[in-house]
Amino acid sequence: MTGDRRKFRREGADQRKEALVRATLSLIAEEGVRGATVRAIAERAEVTQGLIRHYFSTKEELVLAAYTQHMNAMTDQTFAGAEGATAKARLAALVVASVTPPVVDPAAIGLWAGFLNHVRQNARMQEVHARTYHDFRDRLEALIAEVLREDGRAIDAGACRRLAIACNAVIDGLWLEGGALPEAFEEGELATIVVQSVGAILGLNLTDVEARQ
Amino acid sequence: MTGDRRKFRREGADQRKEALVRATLSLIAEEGVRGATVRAIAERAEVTQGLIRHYFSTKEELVLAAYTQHMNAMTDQTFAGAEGATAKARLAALVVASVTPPVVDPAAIGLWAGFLNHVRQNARMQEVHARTYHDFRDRLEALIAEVLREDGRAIDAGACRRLAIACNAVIDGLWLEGGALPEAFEEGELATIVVQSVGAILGLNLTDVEARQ
DNA sequence: CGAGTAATTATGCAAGCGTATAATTGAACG
DNA sequence: CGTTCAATTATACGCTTGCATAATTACTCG
Repeated sequence: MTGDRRKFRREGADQRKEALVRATLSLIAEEGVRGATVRAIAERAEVTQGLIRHYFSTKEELVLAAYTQHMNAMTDQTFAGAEGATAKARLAALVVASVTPPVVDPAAIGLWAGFLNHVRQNARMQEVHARTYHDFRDRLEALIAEVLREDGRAIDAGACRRLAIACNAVIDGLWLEGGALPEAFEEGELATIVVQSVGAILGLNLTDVEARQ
Repeated sequence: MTGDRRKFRREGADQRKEALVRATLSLIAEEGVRGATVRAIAERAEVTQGLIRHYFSTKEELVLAAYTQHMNAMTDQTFAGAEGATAKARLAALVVASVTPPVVDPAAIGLWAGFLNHVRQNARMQEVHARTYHDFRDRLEALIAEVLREDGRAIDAGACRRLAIACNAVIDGLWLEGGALPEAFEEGELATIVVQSVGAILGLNLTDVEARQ
């Protein structure tokens, strides 16, 4: 007589956790952290809300896990395409990949916006952000140093760090714009702009290696 | 025996509305639209929640009013400093103002993030956004056209529009970065970067007129 | 194939949400 | 100085929220 109880399949912890994280991210991208309610997340992951508590002691815990996973995925995705024979070619490829799908993506901007204020007010989220951000910037800085060395230029460590920060800012900024206003740019336009801008900052011409994709 | 009722002062509609809008904006900057609850807004504006209903038929109405006011204020603020003898000087001043306080401001980024998803999902908010965005870009495009004419360059209307979009993107992107990571840049560093980047896009040197402030 | 147990569902609770409406009161006016 | 009325407060309602806990059920293992 209690036959109206919902049927279910047992799954491994990792699979369930990942499904919950995925549902959380897609909801945060649309509605922000506050809009990603426990009930909505459960529905999207096709489980009932009680199960969330079984894997994450609190909503905050789930949000933190989702943020960590997302930030790592973004960094990996960006560096995935950064290949080439010369350092200059690798830098150009990295820079172009940063402003090209799938890295540039309206949903990713929604996530960025949805997380921003939450990160600002939460020490543990800040830690994740700082770690990911510095990791990216350090790798970018190393690549820039290599490019300048390749080009036979003198490299002061402090100056190199400042160049990396500036390039990172331009890349991030254009990434945001590209995702926020996808219709504002023609195919490849953002790539041209970012290559020009980073080239201008570093004082070298990146356009000659760009015709690789 | 009912003496514990809260004392209050009657105020003009405009003043009260503005106070409510200000409270709304500061809360959205911190907590997003969902986090800016009617009760919290009322508390910050030092009134009781019922009064909000008296001036705005719905929370959505208040949020829309706040968004409109904020967007207009941002545009005005940016163009306020764009003065100079030559068009080139005005462009340089505008570009620098865009990445300098008070236009660049962590709270403004919080607002941007807080509003983003809400704008995406609300037609009336989208309309306000489009109007403000195109207004800004049109003024920027006119200024760029003037600069190129001043420089004796041929100006195709379509090309000019694309240049404006690109410059706008760089400006917006750096504006976002400057506000999101205020400690990442030294004094004037963002100004240098944006002047270089916009100069690179337009194919001219803006740095020579920059030493004006 | 039957028992055990971890995964999952179901239900409940206190607090907070936006909105509606009734009750008060500050200030302008004759 | 009493009247009047819009500005303001107070209260309440139905719904949603995050979290807790009890009841079930799908697999595993002997």
